[in-house]
Amino acid sequence: MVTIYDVAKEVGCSPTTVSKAFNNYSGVNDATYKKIMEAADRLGYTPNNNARALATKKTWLLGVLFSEDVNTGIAHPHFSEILQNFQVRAGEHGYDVVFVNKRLGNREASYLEHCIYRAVDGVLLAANKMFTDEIQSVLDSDIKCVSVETNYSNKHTVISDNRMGSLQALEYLYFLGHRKIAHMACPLTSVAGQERYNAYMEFMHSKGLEINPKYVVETKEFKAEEGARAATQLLQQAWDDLPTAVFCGYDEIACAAVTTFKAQGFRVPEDLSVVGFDNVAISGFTSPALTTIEQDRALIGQKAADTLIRLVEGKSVEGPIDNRIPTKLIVRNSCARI
Amino acid sequence: MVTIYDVAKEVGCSPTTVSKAFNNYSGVNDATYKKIMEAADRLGYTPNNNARALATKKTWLLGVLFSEDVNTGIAHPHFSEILQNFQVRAGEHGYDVVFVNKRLGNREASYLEHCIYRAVDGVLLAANKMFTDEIQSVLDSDIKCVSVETNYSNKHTVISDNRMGSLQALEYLYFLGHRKIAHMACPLTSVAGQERYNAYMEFMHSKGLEINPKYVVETKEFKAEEGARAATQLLQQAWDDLPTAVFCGYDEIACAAVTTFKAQGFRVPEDLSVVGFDNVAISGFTSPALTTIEQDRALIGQKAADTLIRLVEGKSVEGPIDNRIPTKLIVRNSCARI
DNA sequence: CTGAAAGCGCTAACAG
DNA sequence: CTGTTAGCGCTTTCAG
Repeated sequence: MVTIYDVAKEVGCSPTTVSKAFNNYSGVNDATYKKIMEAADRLGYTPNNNARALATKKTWLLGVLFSEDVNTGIAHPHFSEILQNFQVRAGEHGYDVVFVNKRLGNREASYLEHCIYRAVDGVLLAANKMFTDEIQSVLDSDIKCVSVETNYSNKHTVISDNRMGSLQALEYLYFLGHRKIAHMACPLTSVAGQERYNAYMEFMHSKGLEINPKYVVETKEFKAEEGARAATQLLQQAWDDLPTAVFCGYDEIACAAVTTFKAQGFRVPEDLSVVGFDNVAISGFTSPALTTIEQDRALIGQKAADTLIRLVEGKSVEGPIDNRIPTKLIVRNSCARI
Repeated sequence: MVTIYDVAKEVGCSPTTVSKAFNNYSGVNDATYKKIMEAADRLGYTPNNNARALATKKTWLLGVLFSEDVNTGIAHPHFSEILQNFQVRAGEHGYDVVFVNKRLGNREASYLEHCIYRAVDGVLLAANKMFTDEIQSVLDSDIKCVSVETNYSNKHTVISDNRMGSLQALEYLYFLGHRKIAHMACPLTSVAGQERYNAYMEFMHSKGLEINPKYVVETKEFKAEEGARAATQLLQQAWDDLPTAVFCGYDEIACAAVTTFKAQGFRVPEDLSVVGFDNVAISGFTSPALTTIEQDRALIGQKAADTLIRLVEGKSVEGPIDNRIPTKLIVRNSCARI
């Protein structure tokens, strides 16, 4: 391993000067700066962040905390895309991204302990509400954090405007003439689930439409299988007075619902209109292509990174603490005029 | 920040003893061990890995290297699931996972420099063949690595058995009576693309079937849009003698192809059978549900972690260097007997 | 503009 | 079984 001392010796200066040069401090002669850089190059010197971190107490590391027990983690297309964008943006600011879990070497620990162990500068939270207890310790600590899934009091949050999105979907169905609108909800243990469900209720009320309890089914997990189950349940319980449209909490269950409906002999969208939420990559290529609500995952990931980094660096963060990212209706072929 | 010294003072022993206790070294009196642990608890002590890493030259950090310029990165359902499993398994061994990129603070750098900067113990490679040049420096270094996408000479690799999978798909189509089989290939810049394409050629030859060049189209990127384009192209160039089945390089383009075919008035599977590759979550819930080849992403991720960690810890790795994970045919509804 | 010295928190000999 | 000492690679006063 080549160190700052090797470079110093090569150049004939002190390690301090090399350090200063590498940190772009003012007060290093141009000529020596050049010599140092050349020598570093020749020797193949790369700074060691661990040593630097020890001295400065800054690791340039950001943790990401996913609750992995539910299907909402990295493998979920929504979060993987947010993570991707977060990670790239963080990199542009010089920060690296490490996964935070509940272990410390070979023993169980808390998320907070893990953060301390890695000395992360900040944490991105992408955990379901159900896991708030486990995360509480990091929320209570003075580690800076930003959340992209659940909103915690007094913590910065970057989440889609679920109310706006739901209303966009619902207004569109209404515009097409639908009045009997069902809702296949996300797990209501999630903020997304709750907010979309609430928006559905609000919408129905505001339009003076009857809320048929048989028109509302909740999925218990974030997986397509649950969509198939919920769709079947919906059909069963509302059999004598079927809805003409269903607003689904997210795309996977919308796709599964479409398939279930078709298997039951319904045509989509002629007999039943379906709208999803998320605009996941595949949703444009199902048959029929899914009408859905787009979430701006790139913006969410980037804004979360920007916000967290400002927090970490002690800069002021403009805008509200509960940051809502606008959604957009994507009209494709899964909804028809009644 | 509470350190080993604070704990030592509290207990009335030396820092060394605290260190030994925390590292589970033999030769610490049970009573003192207990006192140390209690004191640590009381004070809220958590070891600082940076300091430890500096002293031991071991970071317990594994890098993951994705080539992000193509659509094959974290956001791809295949890789995000591998990553998820890799990360969890690594955690069980006490390793954390950090993303490796081409930056160093605010300047461009090489992947190798980044690895040195973070002093990762090993690296998971998930980069497309096209990026081999950029990765070469880490391949040439003595950093341990395991690849899950491209195979590099003399490097451990954990990849699906693409030949087996392709043959499973093709044999199934053959069994259903199909003889005019087309291939919508992955980008041939990828190992997966090449191997599946080669298997297609091999299969056609082995069955004595004509290889109609019009039956082969290549997608240029890993995205569903390309599937729609390729499907259209296939239809156009083979219009006067259409295939009865198409073997697609991966699920997204298979879904897109199905949608394209249906839009052109073909019934799937009655007029055209389609088989995918990957068994991505959504593929069971499209209409028709997609017949496809399952890749065991959990196993790939876990085995990659296990292998990399054995390498890092200087243990022997049993089995071949080019590890091929068996695939499995998942029969659903997108293929019909001719 | 440059450098000497101390220290970040921890571990590794080596004595005791 | 326990402690002393030195040092990992870097940064930071503070003098020069």
